[in-house]
Amino acid sequence: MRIGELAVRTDSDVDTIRYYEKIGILPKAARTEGNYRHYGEAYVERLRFVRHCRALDMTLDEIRLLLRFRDTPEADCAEVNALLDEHIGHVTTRIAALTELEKELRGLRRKCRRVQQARDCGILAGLATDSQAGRPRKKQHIAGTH
Amino acid sequence: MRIGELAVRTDSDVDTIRYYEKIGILPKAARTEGNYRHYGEAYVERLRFVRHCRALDMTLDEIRLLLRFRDTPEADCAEVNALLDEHIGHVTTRIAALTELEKELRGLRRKCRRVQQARDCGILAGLATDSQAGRPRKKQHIAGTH
DNA sequence: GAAAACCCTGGAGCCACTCCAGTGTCAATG
DNA sequence: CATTGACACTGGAGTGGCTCCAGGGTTTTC
Repeated sequence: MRIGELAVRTDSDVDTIRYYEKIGILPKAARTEGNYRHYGEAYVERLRFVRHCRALDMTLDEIRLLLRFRDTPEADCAEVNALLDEHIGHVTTRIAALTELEKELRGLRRKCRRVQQARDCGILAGLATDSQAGRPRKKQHIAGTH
Repeated sequence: MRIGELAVRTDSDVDTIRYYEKIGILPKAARTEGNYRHYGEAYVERLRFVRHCRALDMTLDEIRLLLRFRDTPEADCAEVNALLDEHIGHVTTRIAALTELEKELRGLRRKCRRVQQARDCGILAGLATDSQAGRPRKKQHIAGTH
């Protein structure tokens, strides 16, 4: 099949597929005479694996490692378990941070219940004060809210 | 004060401060004879406001809007309230998505309790199957876990 | 007066895509 | 057989919010 069909079948974007190939997440595709990429079922499986991992919010580097294990079935999978444990830890941490954040935002929101002049808006005032709550000091592994 | 002291006092990085100036979040700083930026207390306040908003995971565009309100005290603050409500909504949504994700990851982790050959690893097998759970179809406003 | 600490600019790099312009290929019509 | 339209190709730029760097200049301290 060609890249468009592959994209549909794996719920990906054609640009994403080409990108994965370029950075070596996926092997170089075979080409037709007219220089179109064409793919077989094994490729579909591999791409689905990748997309599933991405849906679980793993980085491409993590996925690269998992793919190596997939490709060497005689290796032992302790590292796979470790990777997943670490990843779960990141997610858990991020949930806690966001929950804290949500609490602070709701507190802030309560400071301005009615429409008034910005001069007197409790929210703007709240944002100007030096609250330290939920202040992530270092770059967090699990990203922000945008 | 110079940029280094400002950075310490606002818990920012000097590069970040220069970056904010460049993209117009902060006004152009005054310069000394030797071409060093120098700042007064109002600038400290403004930067603290920005850092506080960032700690609350707002985008720089959102912050730009809030700064405009800060600068026009006679305007009414309905938009500030709306911005915050929307932001809270994003955070709440993201928490729900991550919680779902965590559940799926823990389920996946249970599939491989002991170290074995990758061939038989339940995690790799689980990642290869076409589970749809937690599949974010569209770009999420609140970002991922990395 | 020399060394260390600080500051300057412009530009590249990060992640994981996403979008684009300009061009080429191919299957189905007129 | 020519045209149209859908699809594909490449290389490069853009996203957000920084972060880091090279190669220089300035200021402070000993």
